[in-house]
Amino acid sequence: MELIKRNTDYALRALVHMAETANDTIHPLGELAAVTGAPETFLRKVVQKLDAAGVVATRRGRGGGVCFQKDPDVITVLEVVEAVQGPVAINKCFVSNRECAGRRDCLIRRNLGGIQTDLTDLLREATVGTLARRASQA
Amino acid sequence: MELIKRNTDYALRALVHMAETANDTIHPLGELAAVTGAPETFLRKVVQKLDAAGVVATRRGRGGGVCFQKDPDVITVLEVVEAVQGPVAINKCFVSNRECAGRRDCLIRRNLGGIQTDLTDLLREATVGTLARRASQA
DNA sequence: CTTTTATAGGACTATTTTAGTCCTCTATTA
DNA sequence: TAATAGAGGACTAAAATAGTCCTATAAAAG
Ligand code: FES
Ligand code: FES
Repeated sequence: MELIKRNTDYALRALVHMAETANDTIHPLGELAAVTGAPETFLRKVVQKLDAAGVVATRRGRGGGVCFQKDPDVITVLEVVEAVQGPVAINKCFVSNRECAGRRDCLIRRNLGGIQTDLTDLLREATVGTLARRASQA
Repeated sequence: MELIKRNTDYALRALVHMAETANDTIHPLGELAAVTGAPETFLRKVVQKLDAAGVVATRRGRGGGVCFQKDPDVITVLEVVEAVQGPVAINKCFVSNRECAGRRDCLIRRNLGGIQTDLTDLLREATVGTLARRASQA
């Protein structure tokens, strides 16, 4: 089981790269694809999700590209993961609880739910800004 | 992203059920399948993995079935997850680090590795025994 | 010693998720 | 109005997950 899928990996790489320049710099997808190693068409989908989530803004046309819509210091890793991969859940039931039908006594819901909270808290502690600063040190 | 897949879910349900009786009770697969809601043939595969991991022991033939090989209080949720699903990792690289080739500066490895440790620690804190005791309370 | 009961284990299939491609459309600006 | 850059949907490929099936083997009862 991998917590971070390829699309989130690409997203984090792109965001950290962006955080290493001035926040209002516009980065065309081609540049982000090159630096992240992601196929450009695939990265575009990822960026669209970050856009929909309000993490980045995009501009079309000549001189267009991607820039931050928020300060990288307030963009949490959780936010990025959820934007590109969808919800982080302990099991299917914590995504849509219709799955629980007929199992109201389920031990997962009753006993492991707390782990979900602890996990999301962990992912909320790291921000793109802190990652970028640590990444730029030797 | 779901932390706990169906096979682990079945495993935990079966183990908690087993923990509610004396530790040396032998439970045939049919019984475990009925109580967990898992298809018997599928649950057999899960049990085989728990057996290989030393969590349960199995006996063939008449009167055979599954019983604990360790005290439920020392069986951690992490152990169960790893036995049936395989390793818990932050991304592919933390499963086999051959994936990192050419990306020695990767921000995931450098900055998010700690989250992996924190997550496995969380899963190590809960044991089958504690789950069973909590599950049997109203 | 053979029938019955129960797991072992491998090959196979189906379904879902993840990853990636492609094509047409629209916005921007030189 | 041509060139550039993202939007967005339909499509395909690959991998992981979930489940089935069939033959073999072990244990105990008769
Ligand atoms: S059946 Fe829904 S949490 Fe277990
Ligand atoms: S390339 Fe291996 S941890 Fe990122």
